Amino acid sequence: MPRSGQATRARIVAAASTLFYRDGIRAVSVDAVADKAGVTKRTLYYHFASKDDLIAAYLDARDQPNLALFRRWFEETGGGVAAKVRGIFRSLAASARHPKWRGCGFLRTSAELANMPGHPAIRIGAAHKKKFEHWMGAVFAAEGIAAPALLARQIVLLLDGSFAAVLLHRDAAYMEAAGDAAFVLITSALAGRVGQRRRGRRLDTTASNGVEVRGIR
Amino acid sequence: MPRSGQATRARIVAAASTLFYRDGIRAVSVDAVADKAGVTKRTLYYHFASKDDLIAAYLDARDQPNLALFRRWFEETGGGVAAKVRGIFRSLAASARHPKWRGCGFLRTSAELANMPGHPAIRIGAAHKKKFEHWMGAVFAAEGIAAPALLARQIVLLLDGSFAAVLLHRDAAYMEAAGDAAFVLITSALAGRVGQRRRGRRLDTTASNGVEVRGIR
DNA sequence: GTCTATAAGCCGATAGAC
DNA sequence: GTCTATCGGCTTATAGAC
Repeated sequence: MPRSGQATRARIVAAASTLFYRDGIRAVSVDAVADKAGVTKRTLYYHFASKDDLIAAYLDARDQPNLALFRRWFEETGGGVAAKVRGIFRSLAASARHPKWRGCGFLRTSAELANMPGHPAIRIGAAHKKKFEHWMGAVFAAEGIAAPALLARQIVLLLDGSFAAVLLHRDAAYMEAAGDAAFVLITSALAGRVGQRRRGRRLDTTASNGVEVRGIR
Repeated sequence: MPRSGQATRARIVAAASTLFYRDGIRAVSVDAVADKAGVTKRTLYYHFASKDDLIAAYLDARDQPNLALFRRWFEETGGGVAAKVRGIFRSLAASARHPKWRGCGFLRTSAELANMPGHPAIRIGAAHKKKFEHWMGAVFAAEGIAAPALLARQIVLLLDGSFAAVLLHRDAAYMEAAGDAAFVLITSALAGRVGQRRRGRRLDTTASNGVEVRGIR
C-alpha cells in the first residue's frame, strides 16, 4: 500500500540532507539517497525531476531552521547588541565542536557547484545568507548605528569566514576570534552614533517555529 | 622520444590546476586532466599514484605564488599598515571581478573534501592559510600591536569570508566591505598600543620569486 | 616513460508493469 | 506512486608492450 506522497518526499529530502551534508553533493549518488530513504530510484525520480532538483530541496529545507537558530542564539545571550552577536559566534563554535559538524551546507554547496553559477541551489544559498544579512542590518538600524547595512555585511563576512576556516583547520577557536572581531566592530560603530539612541520599532527576534534544530550547517 | 619527466609532470599539474579550479575536484575526471595535458592516463598514473595525489600537487603548486601575490599587493599599497592590508582586499576584489574567478582553490577543496579530514590536500590548504596568518601576525607585531596573533586571525577570517561570500553572491563588493572591516580592526588595535612604537626587525615582504601570477585562487 | 587496451563497477536517468 | 530491470556512458585504476 502506497504511503502518503508528501511523507515519502520528506523522507527522501531527509536522507539527501544527511548524505549531502556529510559527504558532499557530488560524492553522493542518487542510488545512495534512495537506499537511505528506503525507496527505489524510480520513486525518487517520481518526486524529483533530477538530482539538481533534489540538491535544491535539501538546501531549501535548511533555510528557515538555520535562521531560527541564529535568532534564538541572539535572543538567549544577555547584554547589548555587540554581546548578543558575539553570542551567536560562541554558540556556533559550540556546535562546530560536534564530531558530525562539516561546515555550512550552503557555502559548501556553492563551492562545489562553482562551475554552475545559476544553479537553483546556489540561488537558495545566496537568498539564505541575504536574509541573515538583512536581519542583522535591521537589528543595527534599530540601535541607531550610522551604516547598519555595511556593519551587517561585515558580520556576515566574519560568520562565513569562520565557517570556512573552522572547516579547514578543524579548530573552533576561529569562531571565537570571529565573535571577538564582531564585538569590536559593533562596539566601534555604536560609539560613532550621532545624537540620542533611536527607539525604532522592535524586531521580533524570538525563534518559535517548533523546528527541532541540531545546529547550523 | 620521451620528453623530460619533470616537464611532463608539470604539464599534468598545470592541466589539473585549470580544470580542478574551474569545475571542482570531483567534477573533473582523471581522463579529462590527461587529455588536457596531452598525455595518456597511463602516463598520468606513472607520475601520480592516485587522483588524490594529483589534487595535492595542484594545491601545492598554488601555495607560494598566492603568498607572493598577497605580499606584493601589501607592498604596493601606500599608507600605514591598516591601509596596506585594506589594499590586499581591494586588489583581491579587482581579481575577483575577472570572469574566470571561482573563489579560493584551497577553501573550495576543503569544502569538497570535507568528508576526508586528513586528506593531503586539506593539510596543504591549512598550512597555506597558516602561513598567511603568521605573516600578518609578524607584520602586526612589528607595529607594536598588543595582540598581533588575534588580529592576524581576524584578518584571515575576513579574507576567507570574502572568498566564500563573493563566490556565493558573485558580488565583489563583499571584498571591499571586508577590507573596510580590516581597516577598522587594525586602526582600533593601533590606537590601543602601549608606549612607543617598537622598531622590531623589518620583515622583507617584497615578492620577487619571478612567478607569473594571474590572481589569487 | 609513454603507449593501447581494458578491467570492474558506478553514474544519472528511464521503460514499462501494476 | 511504487516497483523491477536496465540503458548508455563514465569512473579510477591497471596489465603488458615497447
